Amino acid sequence: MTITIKDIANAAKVSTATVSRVLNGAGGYNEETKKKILQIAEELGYRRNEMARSLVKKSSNLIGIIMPSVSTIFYADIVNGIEKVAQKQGFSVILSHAGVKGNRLIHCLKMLEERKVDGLVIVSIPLMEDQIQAIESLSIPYVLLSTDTPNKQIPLIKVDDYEAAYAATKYLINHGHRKIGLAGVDYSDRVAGTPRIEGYKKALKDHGLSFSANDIKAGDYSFTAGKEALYAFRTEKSGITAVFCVSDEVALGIISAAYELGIKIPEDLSVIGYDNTRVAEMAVPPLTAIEQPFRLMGEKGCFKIIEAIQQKAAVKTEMLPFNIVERASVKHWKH
Amino acid sequence: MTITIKDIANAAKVSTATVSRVLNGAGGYNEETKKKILQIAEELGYRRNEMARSLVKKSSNLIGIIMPSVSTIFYADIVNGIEKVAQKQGFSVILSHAGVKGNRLIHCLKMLEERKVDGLVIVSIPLMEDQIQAIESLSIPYVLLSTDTPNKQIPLIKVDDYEAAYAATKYLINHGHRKIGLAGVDYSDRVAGTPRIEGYKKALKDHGLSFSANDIKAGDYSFTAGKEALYAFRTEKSGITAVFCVSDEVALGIISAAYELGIKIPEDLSVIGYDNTRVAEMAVPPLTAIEQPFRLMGEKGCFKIIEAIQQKAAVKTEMLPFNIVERASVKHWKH
DNA sequence: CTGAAAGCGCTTACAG
DNA sequence: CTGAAAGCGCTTACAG
Repeated sequence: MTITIKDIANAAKVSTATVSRVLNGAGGYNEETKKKILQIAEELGYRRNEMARSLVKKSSNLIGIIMPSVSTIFYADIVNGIEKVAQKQGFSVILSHAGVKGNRLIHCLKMLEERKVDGLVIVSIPLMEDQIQAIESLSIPYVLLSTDTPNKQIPLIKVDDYEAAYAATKYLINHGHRKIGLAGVDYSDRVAGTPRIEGYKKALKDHGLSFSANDIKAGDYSFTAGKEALYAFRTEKSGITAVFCVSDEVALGIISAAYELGIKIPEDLSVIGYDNTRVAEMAVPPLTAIEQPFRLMGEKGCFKIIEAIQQKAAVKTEMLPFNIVERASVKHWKH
Repeated sequence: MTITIKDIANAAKVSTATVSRVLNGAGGYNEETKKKILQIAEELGYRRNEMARSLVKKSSNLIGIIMPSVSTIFYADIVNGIEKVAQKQGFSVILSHAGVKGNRLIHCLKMLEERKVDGLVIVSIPLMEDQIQAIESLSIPYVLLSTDTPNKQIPLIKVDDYEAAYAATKYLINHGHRKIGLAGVDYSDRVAGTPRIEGYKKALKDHGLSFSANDIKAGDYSFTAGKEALYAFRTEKSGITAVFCVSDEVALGIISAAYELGIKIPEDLSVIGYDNTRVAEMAVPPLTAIEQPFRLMGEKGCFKIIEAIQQKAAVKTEMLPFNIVERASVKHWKH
């Protein structure tokens, strides 16, 4: 038998309106009745029904997350960040997985619309115009995290991949490297693919180094892609002395293959990773890597959404700073 | 302007009751009206309000997850598994983090009760009797994943830590090791601590090997704990030839420290990990480890909860099988 | 300061 | 096969 404000009203011999008022601290009742009602609520173990409340208030205090179904470690940090600030602000989070490439996005959207979420955060799914339309049609605040879209009006929070790739490459150049590879990148990925390639190329160019297409090894950001990349570099005798890896996992793959091939890191080959996930410090040698602030990304995203909900304002795009965490996988190259 | 069944009813010149019936496929209406209503709903872009529906049906099709606030990688797999089957069964998932040691559990519980979740899955938080009482008081199906409680009536799904530790230790013994360490374990952790210690001891004993308290290095399952453990073994000249690590991260810590100390793995020291997370295959050398089926755990947990909700039956405890994934960190010891 | 009443968007006996 | 009506558990003008 679940107990409602009606039960409290009966016990306190007041109307449900009054009960509602004191339970919500709406003001406009004397201390006596307040005390009585609060005490009875306590005694009866009353718990409010958020569904009923949301129904009349037309606001659910729910924020929806849509993310890919892959268990890459950094999603955990993003989600942690989101839920943490949601909780602090009195919101709850409803989570949905949109398949590996986000192909179930529309399905998730429908569910979240039916659940009447007040806001939406979409993690790491590259969006096309028709999907943007579907999202817009909900008419609620939303933000993209760690991804983007060709439509430049859309609010997003991420690190500038071009800049970060530029910085990583420059870091290697500053360490004396003149022949630098790029490993694990997906050419068709316009969010984490092409911008990083461009940043890499630009850094090379700005420092008077020539670029060779052979120095880029494509892949899917995975450990295996990293291993394959090094084997490829090896058989081609490419002569690279350093490699910019498009993820930490790719970097670990390079390190693993290097071990198999008897290539010493960083003595024979320097490696820089991307993301700075937990595996970076666990590598042997510990991995120098571009750090992305995933947790912060989640926190900011959620914070902005809640702000937008409460102020009925639009969310604004924000580029987050990255950072180079220096460990031991890059060495100064001596000519 | 959000559109409701009333709008559809008006447009179709029928009652909301009829609209509701066809939208729910309840039967008892002719094809004509059905077609008309469905078409109008489509045209108007109708989307049902789950809050209103839940309110009258007294069932939300919502399942709540409570988990610790730490971003250990395997939580992602568990949550993935849960949400996947929830989605398939028409349920949605609301996620809450209960702090590092689950100290905000009661807070989460209250929120989930207000949200009227139909079922509850609690991940990796060791529960005491008073917390169990709080959970029981919701009177909804629940299950614990990858954790347990002193109260043996409580439904849970996990791997048998004692058995797994026994198997890991035995595996090392079968590979010729006679002096085996245990690293990274928390003595005060009755779920992943003491049972693994006991399993380890028992395996030693069953194979006629003596046990020395010095061969156990306490820790918090972390990478750092692993490093410290190996340094301790080293300075004590303990003479171990293999070490059973209480997590993959501890194992990586051992490997990392070994590298610093010039100890070769597996030539000088064999290492076995626990969990078989993604880092296991990325280690150099690739890590042999006890595998826990995290994703399966999430799937089974969610499935059982939904079953319990629908059949109003209690969830039954299930122990999941573990597995030893052999890679290259353990070698046959020659005397 | 307090209550009666309407309403949020649905579902479901009960009649016909 | 279909509709009128009540009700799920709340909140909130509107009166007094």
